[in-house]
Amino acid sequence: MAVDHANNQQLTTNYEIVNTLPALTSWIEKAKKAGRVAFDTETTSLNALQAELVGFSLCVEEGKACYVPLGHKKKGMRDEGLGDLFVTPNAPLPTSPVPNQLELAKTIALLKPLLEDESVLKIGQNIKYDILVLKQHNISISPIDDTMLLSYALHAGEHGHGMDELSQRYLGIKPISYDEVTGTGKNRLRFDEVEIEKAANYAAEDADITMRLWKFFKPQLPKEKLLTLYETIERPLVPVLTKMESIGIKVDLPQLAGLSKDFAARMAEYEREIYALAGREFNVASPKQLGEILFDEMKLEGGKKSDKSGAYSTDSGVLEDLAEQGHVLPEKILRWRELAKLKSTYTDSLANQINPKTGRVHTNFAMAIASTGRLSSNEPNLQNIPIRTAEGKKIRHTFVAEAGSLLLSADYSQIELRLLAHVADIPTLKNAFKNGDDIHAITASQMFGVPVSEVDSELRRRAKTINFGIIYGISAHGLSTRLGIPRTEAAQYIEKYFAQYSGIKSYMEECKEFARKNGYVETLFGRRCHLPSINDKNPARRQFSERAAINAPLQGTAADIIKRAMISCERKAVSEQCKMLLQVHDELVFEVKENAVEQAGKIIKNCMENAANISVPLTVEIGTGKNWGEAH
DNA sequence: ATCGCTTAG
DNA sequence: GTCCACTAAGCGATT
Repeated sequence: MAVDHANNQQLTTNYEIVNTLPALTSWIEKAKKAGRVAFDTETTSLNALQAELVGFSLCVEEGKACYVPLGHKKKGMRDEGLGDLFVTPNAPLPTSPVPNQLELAKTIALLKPLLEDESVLKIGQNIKYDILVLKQHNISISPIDDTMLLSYALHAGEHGHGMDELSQRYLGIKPISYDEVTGTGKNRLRFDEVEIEKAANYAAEDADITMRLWKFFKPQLPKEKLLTLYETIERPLVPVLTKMESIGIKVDLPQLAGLSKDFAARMAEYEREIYALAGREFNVASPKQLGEILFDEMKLEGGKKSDKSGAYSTDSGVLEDLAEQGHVLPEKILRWRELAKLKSTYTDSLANQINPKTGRVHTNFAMAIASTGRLSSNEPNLQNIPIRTAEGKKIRHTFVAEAGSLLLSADYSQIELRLLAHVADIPTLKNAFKNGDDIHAITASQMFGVPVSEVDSELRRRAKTINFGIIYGISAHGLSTRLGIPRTEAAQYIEKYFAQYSGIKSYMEECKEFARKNGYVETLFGRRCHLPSINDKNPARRQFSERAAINAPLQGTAADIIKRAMISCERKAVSEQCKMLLQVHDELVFEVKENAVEQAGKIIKNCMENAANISVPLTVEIGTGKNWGEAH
């Protein structure tokens, strides 16, 4: 039973195990009558697409909840997946070794009409997970509310949005922990091996807490003017993402395996060369050992120990400087590291994450992690697939379309700089975007006082770095390291930029002032990003928040815009012929039947370019190909 | 569990 | 004297 620490007493709760169909029917009737129900699934995996349903809980009013066990097994009765192949043909199968559980098919038949009833609100905590689990049983849950997303709308940047944290913070209830139920370490039980009584207390409490959190958060949204953000962006995005995640993207396994083998062989060759140059064998993957070799044993210059750990830094910047001085070892290390990264994080790992049922990889898009409103992607992360180097591009080429289809990539051009031009109201920048000019060349021309026709690649590169710096809440020191120039010179550039584009300085000051006064900044669509350290007495922490205060409205508005575009693409572009697969912050990836590509491209471009109505045009570039590398 | 490093936008 | 550009995820080494 949960302990209410705020009141230092046990909660008044009434949790019931439901194991008859009439009892379940009675709970469903209560939910229908109330018009809302908090709902939670219990499964065998945190990964929704690998999860098997074990049971579910319902809560109609605070303190009263039930758990419906479906798939609990005795320990040692795990279905190992290959088990069926080795079972004697006529032997009884261990379908439901623990008694007093409802039959899955009959239960689903009762539950489905409730979860699909448009007049009953289904409330979940991270309900995208439950939607994916029940999609396997042909249930599509609607309408929905999600307490994690309510918290995210209200408190992004302030704290996390997991149920335990929210419960303790806002309800003063410390819920039964998952570890407490399953145990930890090598003896950890799978949820279907947990005793029903124990599982029921845990699961029913989760549904109860979800209902309590909903009652606490939901009325706050209109008061805080966040209901529109939630109702028009966050909530409608949930079914869009569940669809993308369950479709997944095809990866060419033989090609990936070939790359792994190639990288392994080349790494081994580098290792031989590296040991010869170092004069001994060591662990190339250990920055600590590498630093000692380079700076203690070989006595190379420029070794700087960080004051925190006392170790030498050996990052790519340091190694590149050494390589430029003509040292061969740092160059070899850089090449080895590139391959090691690609092999461990991409070729080996992705191959293991191909779902055997679909032959595709299915990411999870996390909706409540990034403080700015962006999505993040995990297990696997498909938002950081390499593109910048030749070796890395080979990995992007293993993401392919099904035979008869093409991948279509649609990405916003310079969206954050366009948003800066709009929100800071900079006429020169706005005109450049309206005319379709080369924005970095225009900046270079204005900054360095030369005609656009005379801007060479070096000046353009500097202007590009400065433009990016501005979006990130520039500091003189940061710019000086990026451009490899003295700090004083970097400071002059920034001054020049502010003089040239007078609106920028005041925009930045307004962002910081708004943050200091309110504790958060806002996007064009009203999303808030909280900055708890904006008034910190520690200058480092405070300045960090000040830079975030400048960046978050731009990054966050871009996130709002692409989320709006995804929702409109789902309505206008997506079909059996055109499937939305991925979002990578300013890019959407679709898989489109070859004969539908041209039409789909037009609709997608239109949806994306019209996702916001601002004083500069938003432009979208479309590319297609048999693989993601070609489509880019 | 945290650090150091690298991948992406 | 201090920050050492914003937002993420993940790997292997180290503690």
